[in-house]
Amino acid sequence: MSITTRFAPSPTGYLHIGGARTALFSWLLAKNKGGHFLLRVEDTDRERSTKEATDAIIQAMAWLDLAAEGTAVFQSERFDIYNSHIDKLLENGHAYWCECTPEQVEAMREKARAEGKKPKYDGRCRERGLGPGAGRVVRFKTPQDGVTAFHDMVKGPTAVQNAEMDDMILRRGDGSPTYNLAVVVDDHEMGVTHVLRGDDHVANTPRQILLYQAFGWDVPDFGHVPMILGPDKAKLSKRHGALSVMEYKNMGYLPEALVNYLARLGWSHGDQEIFSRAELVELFSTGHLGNSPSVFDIKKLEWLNAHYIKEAAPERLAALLPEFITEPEGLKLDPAYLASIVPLLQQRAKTLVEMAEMARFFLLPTDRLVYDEKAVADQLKPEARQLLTELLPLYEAAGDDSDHKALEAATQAFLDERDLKFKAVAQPLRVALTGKTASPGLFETMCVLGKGESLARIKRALAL
RNA sequence: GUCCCCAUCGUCUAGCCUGGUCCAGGACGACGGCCUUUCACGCCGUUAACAGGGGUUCAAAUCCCCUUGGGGACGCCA
Repeated sequence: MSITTRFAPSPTGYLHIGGARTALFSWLLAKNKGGHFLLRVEDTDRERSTKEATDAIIQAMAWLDLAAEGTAVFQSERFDIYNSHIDKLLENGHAYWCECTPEQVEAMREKARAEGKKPKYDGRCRERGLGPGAGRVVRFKTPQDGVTAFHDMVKGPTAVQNAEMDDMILRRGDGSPTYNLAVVVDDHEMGVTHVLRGDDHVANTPRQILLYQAFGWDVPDFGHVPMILGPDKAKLSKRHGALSVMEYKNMGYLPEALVNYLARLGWSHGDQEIFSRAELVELFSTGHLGNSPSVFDIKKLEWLNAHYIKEAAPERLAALLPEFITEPEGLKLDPAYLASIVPLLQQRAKTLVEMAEMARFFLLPTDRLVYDEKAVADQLKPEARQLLTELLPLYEAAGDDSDHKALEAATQAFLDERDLKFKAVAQPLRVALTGKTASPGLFETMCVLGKGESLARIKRALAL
Protein backbone atom coordinates (compact mmCIF):
# COMPACT_ATOMS: atom_id res chain seq x y z
CA MET A 1 0.00 0.00 0.00
CA SER A 2 1.28 3.41 -0.92
CA ILE A 3 1.99 5.88 1.82
CA THR A 4 1.50 9.62 2.02
CA THR A 5 3.53 12.05 4.09
CA ARG A 6 3.36 15.78 4.34
CA PHE A 7 5.22 18.82 5.50
CA ALA A 8 3.00 21.35 7.23
CA PRO A 9 4.81 24.58 8.05
CA SER A 10 3.22 27.60 9.54
CA PRO A 11 4.05 30.61 7.37
CA THR A 12 5.09 32.91 10.15
CA GLY A 13 8.73 33.07 9.13
CA TYR A 14 11.32 31.55 6.86
CA LEU A 15 12.00 27.87 6.47
CA HIS A 16 14.52 27.19 9.18
CA ILE A 17 16.99 24.40 9.61
CA GLY A 18 14.76 22.32 11.85
CA GLY A 19 11.79 22.60 9.52
CA ALA A 20 13.96 21.76 6.55
CA ARG A 21 15.11 18.62 8.27
CA THR A 22 11.62 17.38 9.08
CA ALA A 23 10.59 18.22 5.53
CA LEU A 24 13.55 16.22 4.26
CA PHE A 25 12.77 13.23 6.46
CA SER A 26 9.12 13.29 5.43
CA TRP A 27 10.13 13.57 1.80
CA LEU A 28 12.58 10.70 2.15
CA LEU A 29 10.08 8.52 3.96
CA ALA A 30 7.60 9.00 1.12
CA LYS A 31 10.15 8.46 -1.66
CA ASN A 32 11.65 5.45 0.05
CA LYS A 33 8.28 3.77 -0.05
CA GLY A 34 7.33 5.08 -3.46
CA GLY A 35 4.66 7.20 -1.84
CA HIS A 36 3.45 10.76 -1.97
CA PHE A 37 4.77 13.89 -0.32
CA LEU A 38 2.39 16.80 0.13
CA LEU A 39 2.65 20.35 1.39
CA ARG A 40 0.12 22.05 3.59
CA VAL A 41 0.37 25.63 4.73
CA GLU A 42 -0.92 26.04 8.26
CA ASP A 43 -2.09 29.60 8.16
CA THR A 44 -5.09 29.53 10.44
CA ASP A 45 -3.51 32.28 12.48
CA ARG A 46 -4.26 35.18 10.18
CA GLU A 47 -2.38 37.60 12.37
CA ARG A 48 0.99 36.01 12.01
CA SER A 49 0.82 34.30 8.63
CA THR A 50 2.13 36.09 5.58
CA LYS A 51 2.25 35.51 1.87
CA GLU A 52 5.95 36.36 1.87
CA ALA A 53 6.69 33.63 4.36
CA THR A 54 4.69 31.13 2.33
CA ASP A 55 6.61 32.01 -0.81
CA ALA A 56 9.91 31.93 1.03
CA ILE A 57 9.19 28.45 2.38
CA ILE A 58 8.22 27.10 -1.00
CA GLN A 59 11.26 28.70 -2.56
CA ALA A 60 13.55 27.19 0.06
CA MET A 61 12.05 23.75 -0.46
CA ALA A 62 12.57 24.11 -4.17
CA TRP A 63 16.20 25.04 -3.57
CA LEU A 64 16.63 21.88 -1.52
CA ASP A 65 14.80 19.96 -4.22
CA LEU A 66 12.09 18.82 -1.86
CA ALA A 67 9.16 19.86 -3.96
CA ALA A 68 5.77 18.53 -2.95
CA GLU A 69 3.27 16.97 -5.30
CA GLY A 70 0.43 19.03 -6.66
CA THR A 71 -0.47 22.36 -5.15
CA ALA A 72 -0.22 23.19 -1.51
CA VAL A 73 -3.28 23.01 0.72
CA PHE A 74 -3.96 26.28 2.52
CA GLN A 75 -5.80 25.96 5.77
CA SER A 76 -7.06 29.51 5.59
CA GLU A 77 -9.21 28.48 2.62
CA ARG A 78 -10.82 25.60 4.44
CA PHE A 79 -12.59 27.12 7.41
CA ASP A 80 -16.00 25.90 6.23
CA ILE A 81 -14.75 22.35 6.10
CA TYR A 82 -13.36 22.58 9.62
CA ASN A 83 -16.55 24.06 10.94
CA SER A 84 -18.68 21.37 9.42
CA HIS A 85 -16.52 18.79 11.15
CA ILE A 86 -16.74 20.65 14.42
CA ASP A 87 -20.50 20.56 14.03
CA LYS A 88 -20.35 16.79 13.70
CA LEU A 89 -18.45 16.53 16.95
CA LEU A 90 -21.02 18.79 18.59
CA GLU A 91 -23.78 16.54 17.28
CA ASN A 92 -22.24 13.28 18.40
CA GLY A 93 -21.48 14.60 21.84
CA HIS A 94 -17.68 14.79 21.55
CA ALA A 95 -17.64 18.56 21.80
CA TYR A 96 -19.48 21.31 23.62
CA TRP A 97 -19.87 25.07 23.76
CA CYS A 98 -18.03 26.98 26.45
CA GLU A 99 -18.50 30.58 27.47
CA CYS A 100 -15.52 30.99 29.73
CA THR A 101 -13.43 34.01 28.88
CA PRO A 102 -9.67 33.83 28.39
CA GLU A 103 -9.28 35.65 31.69
CA GLN A 104 -11.38 33.09 33.53
CA VAL A 105 -9.42 30.24 32.02
CA GLU A 106 -6.17 31.92 32.91
CA ALA A 107 -7.39 32.21 36.49
CA MET A 108 -8.08 28.46 36.54
CA ARG A 109 -4.60 27.76 35.32
CA GLU A 110 -3.07 30.06 37.88
CA LYS A 111 -5.01 28.32 40.60
CA ALA A 112 -3.86 24.90 39.41
CA ARG A 113 -0.28 26.09 39.23
CA ALA A 114 -0.52 27.47 42.74
CA GLU A 115 -1.73 24.09 43.93
CA GLY A 116 1.22 22.41 42.25
CA LYS A 117 -0.94 20.84 39.59
CA LYS A 118 -0.81 20.93 35.84
CA PRO A 119 -2.46 24.11 34.57
CA LYS A 120 -5.66 23.13 32.81
CA TYR A 121 -9.11 24.31 31.90
CA ASP A 122 -11.36 22.82 34.56
CA GLY A 123 -14.22 21.74 32.31
CA ARG A 124 -16.85 23.82 34.02
CA CYS A 125 -19.00 24.28 30.88
CA ARG A 126 -18.70 20.65 29.91
CA GLU A 127 -22.15 19.55 31.06
CA ARG A 128 -23.99 22.83 30.81
CA GLY A 129 -25.49 22.09 27.41
CA LEU A 130 -24.75 25.60 26.13
CA GLY A 131 -25.55 26.52 22.55
CA PRO A 132 -23.75 28.85 20.15
CA GLY A 133 -23.27 32.43 21.21
CA ALA A 134 -21.08 35.43 20.59
CA GLY A 135 -17.54 34.83 21.71
CA ARG A 136 -18.20 31.26 22.76
CA VAL A 137 -15.73 28.57 21.87
CA VAL A 138 -16.22 24.89 21.12
CA ARG A 139 -14.23 22.52 23.27
CA PHE A 140 -13.43 18.86 22.83
CA LYS A 141 -14.75 16.52 25.48
CA THR A 142 -11.52 14.79 26.39
CA PRO A 143 -11.99 11.42 28.12
CA GLN A 144 -11.19 11.94 31.77
CA ASP A 145 -9.69 8.57 32.40
CA GLY A 146 -7.88 5.92 30.46
CA VAL A 147 -4.72 6.14 28.42
CA THR A 148 -4.05 7.19 24.85
CA ALA A 149 -1.20 5.18 23.43
CA PHE A 150 0.55 5.03 20.10
CA HIS A 151 3.66 3.58 18.62
CA ASP A 152 5.98 6.42 17.69
CA MET A 153 8.08 5.67 14.60
CA VAL A 154 11.04 7.28 16.31
CA LYS A 155 10.50 6.94 20.03
CA GLY A 156 8.69 3.64 20.19
CA PRO A 157 5.73 2.96 22.46
CA THR A 158 4.32 6.15 23.90
CA ALA A 159 1.38 6.68 26.19
CA VAL A 160 -0.28 9.58 27.91
CA GLN A 161 -2.86 9.59 30.68
CA ASN A 162 -6.01 11.19 29.33
CA ALA A 163 -6.36 12.98 32.65
CA GLU A 164 -3.26 14.98 31.73
CA MET A 165 -5.12 16.68 28.92
CA ASP A 166 -7.75 19.33 29.28
CA ASP A 167 -10.67 20.05 26.99
CA MET A 168 -8.91 21.71 24.09
CA ILE A 169 -10.57 24.41 22.08
CA LEU A 170 -11.55 23.34 18.57
CA ARG A 171 -13.24 26.54 17.45
CA ARG A 172 -12.24 29.97 18.66
CA GLY A 173 -14.54 32.71 19.75
CA ASP A 174 -14.15 34.32 16.33
CA GLY A 175 -15.23 31.14 14.57
CA SER A 176 -11.82 30.06 13.35
CA PRO A 177 -10.60 26.51 13.92
CA THR A 178 -7.59 25.70 16.05
CA TYR A 179 -4.46 23.88 15.09
CA ASN A 180 -5.22 20.40 16.39
CA LEU A 181 -8.65 20.25 14.78
CA ALA A 182 -7.47 21.56 11.44
CA VAL A 183 -4.49 19.23 11.37
CA VAL A 184 -6.59 16.16 12.00
CA VAL A 185 -9.23 17.07 9.44
CA ASP A 186 -6.61 17.87 6.82
CA ASP A 187 -4.39 14.90 7.42
CA HIS A 188 -7.45 12.70 7.11
CA GLU A 189 -8.75 14.36 3.99
CA MET A 190 -5.33 14.50 2.35
CA GLY A 191 -4.92 10.79 2.96
CA VAL A 192 -1.83 11.25 5.09
CA THR A 193 -0.67 7.90 6.44
CA HIS A 194 2.60 8.88 8.11
CA VAL A 195 3.24 12.02 10.09
CA LEU A 196 6.85 12.91 10.80
CA ARG A 197 7.25 16.14 12.71
CA GLY A 198 9.27 17.92 15.34
CA ASP A 199 9.51 16.74 18.88
CA ASP A 200 7.67 19.82 20.04
CA HIS A 201 4.49 18.20 18.74
CA VAL A 202 4.57 15.05 20.87
CA ALA A 203 2.09 16.49 23.30
CA ASN A 204 -0.35 17.19 20.48
CA THR A 205 -0.33 13.65 19.19
CA PRO A 206 -2.55 12.05 21.85
CA ARG A 207 -5.00 14.94 21.48
CA GLN A 208 -5.09 14.41 17.77
CA ILE A 209 -5.52 10.67 18.17
CA LEU A 210 -8.51 11.34 20.39
CA LEU A 211 -9.95 13.48 17.61
CA TYR A 212 -9.39 10.76 15.02
CA GLN A 213 -11.23 8.38 17.30
CA ALA A 214 -14.08 10.80 17.85
CA PHE A 215 -14.45 11.13 14.10
CA GLY A 216 -14.16 7.38 13.63
CA TRP A 217 -11.16 7.75 11.29
CA ASP A 218 -8.05 5.63 10.86
CA VAL A 219 -5.14 6.99 12.87
CA PRO A 220 -1.93 7.57 10.90
CA ASP A 221 1.52 6.53 12.10
CA PHE A 222 3.33 9.26 13.99
CA GLY A 223 7.01 9.92 14.43
CA HIS A 224 8.66 12.72 16.37
CA VAL A 225 12.10 13.88 15.44
CA PRO A 226 14.26 15.36 18.19
CA MET A 227 15.14 18.99 18.00
CA ILE A 228 18.24 20.64 16.69
CA LEU A 229 20.26 22.49 19.30
CA GLY A 230 22.72 25.35 19.10
CA PRO A 231 26.36 25.00 20.19
CA ASP A 232 25.29 25.92 23.73
CA LYS A 233 22.87 22.99 23.68
CA ALA A 234 19.89 25.29 23.87
CA LYS A 235 17.20 25.22 21.25
CA LEU A 236 18.58 26.52 17.99
CA SER A 237 17.64 30.15 17.63
CA LYS A 238 18.57 33.37 15.91
CA ARG A 239 21.36 34.17 18.28
CA HIS A 240 23.15 31.07 17.02
CA GLY A 241 23.41 32.63 13.63
CA ALA A 242 21.67 31.57 10.51
CA LEU A 243 18.37 29.86 10.95
CA SER A 244 16.88 30.32 7.54
CA VAL A 245 17.73 27.78 4.89
CA MET A 246 18.15 30.55 2.36
CA GLU A 247 20.80 32.18 4.51
CA TYR A 248 22.90 29.10 3.93
CA LYS A 249 22.38 29.54 0.23
CA ASN A 250 23.59 33.11 0.58
CA MET A 251 26.59 31.98 2.57
CA GLY A 252 27.63 29.90 -0.40
CA TYR A 253 26.50 26.44 0.57
CA LEU A 254 25.33 23.99 -2.04
CA PRO A 255 21.88 22.48 -1.50
CA GLU A 256 23.18 18.93 -1.71
CA ALA A 257 25.65 19.72 1.08
CA LEU A 258 22.92 21.04 3.35
CA VAL A 259 20.69 18.10 2.55
CA ASN A 260 23.47 15.62 3.24
CA TYR A 261 24.32 17.39 6.47
CA LEU A 262 20.72 17.56 7.64
CA ALA A 263 20.10 13.95 6.73
CA ARG A 264 23.06 12.87 8.79
CA LEU A 265 22.00 15.02 11.75
CA GLY A 266 19.81 12.65 13.68
CA TRP A 267 19.85 9.86 11.17
CA SER A 268 22.56 7.39 10.26
CA HIS A 269 23.34 4.45 8.11
CA GLY A 270 26.30 2.77 9.74
CA ASP A 271 29.50 4.75 9.22
CA GLN A 272 28.52 6.32 5.94
CA GLU A 273 28.86 10.10 5.80
CA ILE A 274 28.38 11.00 2.16
CA PHE A 275 25.03 10.23 0.59
CA SER A 276 23.77 11.00 -2.87
CA ARG A 277 20.10 11.82 -3.13
CA ALA A 278 19.44 8.42 -4.65
CA GLU A 279 21.21 6.70 -1.76
CA LEU A 280 19.24 8.70 0.74
CA VAL A 281 16.00 7.66 -0.88
CA GLU A 282 17.07 4.07 -1.01
CA LEU A 283 18.48 3.82 2.50
CA PHE A 284 16.25 6.05 4.58
CA SER A 285 14.23 4.47 7.32
CA THR A 286 12.69 5.91 10.46
CA GLY A 287 14.21 3.07 12.44
CA HIS A 288 17.60 4.74 12.23
CA LEU A 289 16.45 8.14 13.34
CA GLY A 290 18.11 8.98 16.63
CA ASN A 291 16.01 9.86 19.62
CA SER A 292 18.14 12.45 21.30
CA PRO A 293 18.57 16.07 20.25
CA SER A 294 21.57 16.99 18.12
CA VAL A 295 23.79 20.02 18.04
CA PHE A 296 24.19 21.87 14.78
CA ASP A 297 27.86 21.89 13.75
CA ILE A 298 28.73 24.36 11.04
CA LYS A 299 32.23 22.88 10.69
CA LYS A 300 30.88 19.61 9.47
CA LEU A 301 28.54 21.36 7.08
CA GLU A 302 31.58 23.24 5.75
CA TRP A 303 33.42 20.00 5.23
CA LEU A 304 30.51 18.54 3.30
CA ASN A 305 30.19 21.70 1.28
CA ALA A 306 33.87 21.56 0.38
CA HIS A 307 33.33 17.98 -0.70
CA TYR A 308 30.42 18.82 -2.96
CA ILE A 309 32.22 21.83 -4.39
CA LYS A 310 35.06 19.54 -5.43
CA GLU A 311 32.59 17.19 -7.08
CA ALA A 312 30.46 19.77 -8.85
CA ALA A 313 30.71 20.47 -12.55
CA PRO A 314 32.76 23.67 -13.13
CA GLU A 315 30.08 25.08 -15.41
CA ARG A 316 27.48 24.80 -12.69
CA LEU A 317 29.68 26.54 -10.15
CA ALA A 318 30.62 29.17 -12.68
CA ALA A 319 26.94 29.89 -13.18
CA LEU A 320 26.36 30.24 -9.44
CA LEU A 321 29.43 32.34 -8.79
CA PRO A 322 28.44 35.81 -10.09
CA GLU A 323 25.90 36.42 -7.35
CA PHE A 324 28.65 36.00 -4.77
CA ILE A 325 31.00 38.47 -6.38
CA THR A 326 31.09 41.80 -4.64
CA GLU A 327 31.49 45.02 -6.64
CA PRO A 328 31.23 43.27 -9.99
CA GLU A 329 31.48 46.47 -12.07
CA GLY A 330 34.10 46.17 -14.77
CA LEU A 331 35.04 42.62 -13.84
CA LYS A 332 35.51 39.87 -16.39
CA LEU A 333 32.54 37.65 -15.69
CA ASP A 334 31.79 35.80 -18.88
CA PRO A 335 30.70 32.22 -18.20
CA ALA A 336 33.45 30.50 -20.16
CA TYR A 337 36.14 32.47 -18.38
CA LEU A 338 34.60 31.75 -14.98
CA ALA A 339 34.33 28.09 -15.86
CA SER A 340 38.07 28.04 -16.61
CA ILE A 341 38.85 29.57 -13.22
CA VAL A 342 36.62 27.32 -11.14
CA PRO A 343 38.68 24.11 -11.44
CA LEU A 344 41.64 25.91 -9.86
CA LEU A 345 39.49 26.90 -6.92
CA GLN A 346 37.44 23.78 -6.31
CA GLN A 347 40.14 22.22 -4.14
CA ARG A 348 40.49 25.38 -2.13
CA ALA A 349 37.11 26.93 -1.43
CA LYS A 350 34.79 25.72 1.27
CA THR A 351 31.95 27.95 0.19
CA LEU A 352 31.01 29.89 -2.92
CA VAL A 353 31.64 33.07 -0.97
CA GLU A 354 35.23 31.98 -0.47
CA MET A 355 35.47 30.94 -4.08
CA ALA A 356 34.30 34.33 -5.23
CA GLU A 357 36.91 36.03 -3.08
CA MET A 358 39.64 33.73 -4.34
CA ALA A 359 38.55 34.34 -7.92
CA ARG A 360 38.74 38.08 -7.64
CA PHE A 361 42.30 38.57 -8.85
CA PHE A 362 41.43 36.65 -12.00
CA LEU A 363 38.53 38.96 -12.74
CA LEU A 364 40.14 42.32 -12.22
CA PRO A 365 41.60 44.08 -15.24
CA THR A 366 45.38 44.51 -15.02
CA ASP A 367 45.30 48.13 -14.04
CA ARG A 368 42.91 47.44 -11.17
CA LEU A 369 44.73 44.44 -9.76
CA VAL A 370 45.40 45.06 -6.09
CA TYR A 371 48.93 44.36 -4.92
CA ASP A 372 49.37 43.52 -1.30
CA GLU A 373 51.98 45.95 0.00
CA LYS A 374 53.71 43.56 2.28
CA ALA A 375 53.81 40.90 -0.41
CA VAL A 376 55.41 43.35 -2.83
CA ALA A 377 57.94 44.51 -0.26
CA ASP A 378 58.86 40.97 0.70
CA GLN A 379 58.88 39.31 -2.66
CA LEU A 380 59.66 41.89 -5.31
CA LYS A 381 63.18 42.72 -4.21
CA PRO A 382 65.79 43.76 -6.79
CA GLU A 383 67.10 40.24 -7.41
CA ALA A 384 63.60 38.94 -7.89
CA ARG A 385 62.75 41.77 -10.26
CA GLN A 386 65.84 40.98 -12.24
CA LEU A 387 64.75 37.37 -12.61
CA LEU A 388 61.24 38.34 -13.64
CA THR A 389 62.65 40.73 -16.20
CA GLU A 390 64.74 37.94 -17.66
CA LEU A 391 61.80 35.57 -17.58
CA LEU A 392 59.60 37.93 -19.58
CA PRO A 393 61.06 37.17 -23.02
CA LEU A 394 60.72 33.50 -22.28
CA TYR A 395 56.99 33.83 -21.73
CA GLU A 396 56.66 36.20 -24.64
CA ALA A 397 58.15 33.54 -26.83
CA ALA A 398 55.78 30.90 -25.57
CA GLY A 399 52.90 29.91 -27.78
CA ASP A 400 49.50 31.43 -27.04
CA ASP A 401 48.14 28.06 -26.20
CA SER A 402 51.06 26.68 -24.19
CA ASP A 403 49.83 24.43 -21.46
CA HIS A 404 50.92 24.85 -17.89
CA LYS A 405 53.33 21.94 -18.09
CA ALA A 406 55.18 23.55 -20.96
CA LEU A 407 55.42 26.83 -19.11
CA GLU A 408 56.68 25.08 -16.05
CA ALA A 409 59.26 23.14 -18.05
CA ALA A 410 60.47 26.33 -19.70
CA THR A 411 60.76 28.06 -16.35
CA GLN A 412 62.57 25.10 -14.86
CA ALA A 413 65.05 25.05 -17.73
CA PHE A 414 65.68 28.76 -17.24
CA LEU A 415 66.38 28.14 -13.57
CA ASP A 416 68.57 25.14 -14.25
CA GLU A 417 70.81 27.22 -16.51
CA ARG A 418 71.39 29.58 -13.63
CA ASP A 419 71.55 26.85 -11.05
CA LEU A 420 68.64 28.38 -9.18
CA LYS A 421 65.91 26.78 -7.13
CA PHE A 422 62.30 27.06 -8.08
CA LYS A 423 61.67 29.02 -4.92
CA ALA A 424 63.75 31.87 -6.33
CA VAL A 425 60.98 32.85 -8.71
CA ALA A 426 57.84 31.21 -7.36
CA GLN A 427 56.69 33.79 -4.88
CA PRO A 428 57.83 36.85 -6.85
CA LEU A 429 56.03 35.54 -9.91
CA ARG A 430 52.96 34.77 -7.83
CA VAL A 431 52.84 38.25 -6.39
CA ALA A 432 53.31 39.74 -9.84
CA LEU A 433 50.44 37.72 -11.28
CA THR A 434 47.98 37.75 -8.41
CA GLY A 435 49.03 40.53 -6.07
CA LYS A 436 49.11 38.03 -3.23
CA THR A 437 51.28 35.34 -1.74
CA ALA A 438 48.61 32.66 -1.85
CA SER A 439 47.01 31.45 -5.05
CA PRO A 440 46.41 28.39 -7.17
CA GLY A 441 49.34 26.88 -9.05
CA LEU A 442 51.39 29.46 -10.90
CA PHE A 443 51.29 28.00 -14.35
CA GLU A 444 47.67 26.98 -14.21
CA THR A 445 46.98 30.53 -13.18
CA MET A 446 48.98 31.89 -16.11
CA CYS A 447 47.11 29.65 -18.51
CA VAL A 448 43.77 30.81 -17.25
CA LEU A 449 44.80 34.46 -17.31
CA GLY A 450 46.12 34.06 -20.83
CA LYS A 451 49.45 35.07 -22.27
CA GLY A 452 48.67 38.72 -22.80
CA GLU A 453 47.21 39.27 -19.38
CA SER A 454 50.00 37.37 -17.66
CA LEU A 455 52.68 39.43 -19.36
CA ALA A 456 50.87 42.65 -18.65
CA ARG A 457 50.64 41.80 -14.98
CA ILE A 458 54.32 40.95 -14.71
CA LYS A 459 55.19 44.21 -16.42
CA ARG A 460 52.93 46.19 -14.16
CA ALA A 461 54.49 44.52 -11.12
CA LEU A 462 57.95 45.37 -12.34
CA ALA A 463 56.89 48.99 -12.66
CA LEU A 464 55.62 49.21 -9.10
C1' G B 1 5.26 23.61 39.50
C1' U B 2 2.99 19.27 36.75
C1' C B 3 3.53 15.73 32.84
C1' C B 4 6.57 13.61 29.02
C1' C B 5 11.22 12.58 26.66
C1' C B 6 16.56 12.08 26.33
C1' A B 7 21.75 10.68 28.06
C1' U B 8 28.54 6.92 23.94
C1' C B 9 34.78 11.22 22.20
C1' G B 10 34.27 18.95 22.00
C1' U B 11 30.39 17.79 17.84
C1' C B 12 27.55 14.18 14.46
C1' U B 13 27.15 9.18 15.33
C1' A B 14 27.91 3.14 15.04
C1' G B 15 27.07 -0.45 18.66
C1' C B 16 21.92 -1.04 22.57
C1' C B 17 16.07 -4.09 20.56
C1' U B 18 18.39 -10.00 19.94
C1' G B 19 24.09 -9.04 26.88
C1' G B 20 30.09 -11.83 25.41
C1' U B 21 33.20 -10.71 18.79
C1' C B 22 33.87 -3.21 22.28
C1' C B 23 40.41 -2.15 27.17
C1' A B 24 33.95 0.88 22.32
C1' G B 25 34.23 1.79 15.59
C1' G B 26 33.64 5.86 11.85
C1' A B 27 33.28 11.10 10.64
C1' C B 28 33.87 16.54 11.66
C1' G B 29 37.07 19.53 14.59
C1' A B 30 41.71 20.25 17.06
C1' C B 31 46.91 18.97 17.17
C1' G B 32 51.39 16.82 14.77
C1' G B 33 53.72 14.98 10.37
C1' C B 34 54.30 13.86 5.04
C1' C B 35 53.65 15.97 0.15
C1' U B 36 54.84 20.86 -1.88
C1' U B 37 56.21 26.88 -5.99
C1' U B 38 52.34 29.68 -1.97
C1' C B 39 47.49 28.58 -0.18
C1' A B 40 44.78 24.60 -0.33
C1' C B 41 43.75 19.31 -1.63
C1' G B 42 45.43 14.65 -0.45
C1' C B 43 47.79 11.10 2.74
C1' C B 44 49.52 9.37 7.68
C1' G B 45 49.25 9.75 12.87
C1' U B 46 47.69 11.72 17.80
C1' U B 47 43.81 13.44 20.86
C1' A B 48 39.07 12.16 23.09
C1' A B 49 33.38 9.07 25.25
C1' C B 50 29.79 4.41 27.44
C1' A B 51 26.88 10.92 33.10
C1' G B 52 27.04 8.78 38.43
C1' G B 53 25.40 4.97 41.73
C1' G B 54 23.08 0.53 42.66
C1' G B 55 21.26 -4.07 40.96
C1' U B 56 20.36 -8.71 37.44
C1' U B 57 24.12 -12.02 35.17
C1' C B 58 29.55 -16.38 34.61
C1' A B 59 29.53 -11.73 31.59
C1' A B 60 26.44 -5.00 30.77
C1' A B 61 27.76 0.58 26.64
C1' U B 62 23.87 -3.05 25.91
C1' C B 63 18.54 -5.33 30.70
C1' C B 64 16.17 -3.06 35.54
C1' C B 65 16.01 0.83 39.43
C1' C B 66 17.58 5.43 41.59
C1' U B 67 20.26 10.03 41.27
C1' U B 68 22.13 13.87 38.38
C1' G B 69 22.16 16.62 34.05
C1' G B 70 19.68 18.28 29.55
C1' G B 71 15.36 19.08 26.60
C1' G B 72 10.19 19.53 25.51
C1' A B 73 5.01 20.31 26.56
C1' C B 74 1.43 22.56 29.60
C1' G B 75 -2.26 28.98 24.45
C1' C B 76 -9.00 31.27 21.86
C1' C B 77 0.20 29.90 18.54
C1' A B 78 1.31 26.39 15.25
